[in-house]
Amino acid sequence: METQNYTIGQLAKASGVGVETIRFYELKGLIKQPKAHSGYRKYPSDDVLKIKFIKRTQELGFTLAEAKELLNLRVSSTAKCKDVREQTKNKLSQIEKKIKDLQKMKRSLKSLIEVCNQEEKSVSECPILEHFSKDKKC
Amino acid sequence: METQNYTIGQLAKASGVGVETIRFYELKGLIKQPKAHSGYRKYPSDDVLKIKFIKRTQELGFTLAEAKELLNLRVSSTAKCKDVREQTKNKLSQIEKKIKDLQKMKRSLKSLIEVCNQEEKSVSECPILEHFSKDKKC
DNA sequence: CTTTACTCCGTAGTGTACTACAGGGTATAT
DNA sequence: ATATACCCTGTAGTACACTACGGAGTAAAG
Repeated sequence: METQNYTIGQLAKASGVGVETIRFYELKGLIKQPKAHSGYRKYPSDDVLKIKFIKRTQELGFTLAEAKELLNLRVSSTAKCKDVREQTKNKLSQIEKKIKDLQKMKRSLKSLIEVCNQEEKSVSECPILEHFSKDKKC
Repeated sequence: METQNYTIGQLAKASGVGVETIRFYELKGLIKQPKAHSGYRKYPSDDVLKIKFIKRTQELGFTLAEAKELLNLRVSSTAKCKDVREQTKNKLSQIEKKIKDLQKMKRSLKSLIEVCNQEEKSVSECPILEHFSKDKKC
């Protein structure tokens, strides 16, 4: 709840990005422009979390546009609860698909390690593919 | 085990990408160039799985370079078991981090839906951030 | 009060991952 | 035999997400 106590440089440092990145996010509408009387930008400390969140969502294969959507998921005076619920459910199923794929990949890699531990000889051409292809039904 | 029965166009169609994408992957070393006597490329059916795998890894926030690494994880005559095990463990921890982040996000969205169901009034500014910030220790 | 470090805006350049030609050759269907 | 649909190489252009730079103003430390 602290108000406007970060300069752009401080925010950049605190959230692990460059100042240009922050201006870029501002341009793209991911964080809003808090111009103080001086003409310098001033940011609330919450924006550190916001930027870190954006970085995480990117690592999970979401685009900046999707990160923006995620950050905007909330019930406000203007947004109707029903709509938010719909959007949120959509995002939720995207996330669940990603989790499933990652878990599939995880199982493949684990069994690769196991095979590797047991015998000192060569295994198949491409173990990951093998395991992935086992469940085309999904 | 079928041998070289796809033309580039057929492979593209079967795996849901354009022919240019396949040539691009070839250039980047993700799939190898199987030039037949005719001068035309001929692909084994396994490459359909390979390309679909690449697409999936991209959606999970991996780069093409990382997709290549994943596809190359195998025990071969040249690659030592120990090295493969090391690399695989690295990838595994990357994957596990992604799963954790996604699960955190999932919980946030689920509680957003719940709040939404209970009361018809506005909730906090940014619910996702709230939940993410609750566990800075991780 | 000056120096140094920071800020501003705008534009240009980079890397990744395609995507779209141009100009040619080839396979197959009628 | 010829039309059409496919293939080839190479180069250029696009979208996204930064990253760097130029030229100028401002704030804070010594």
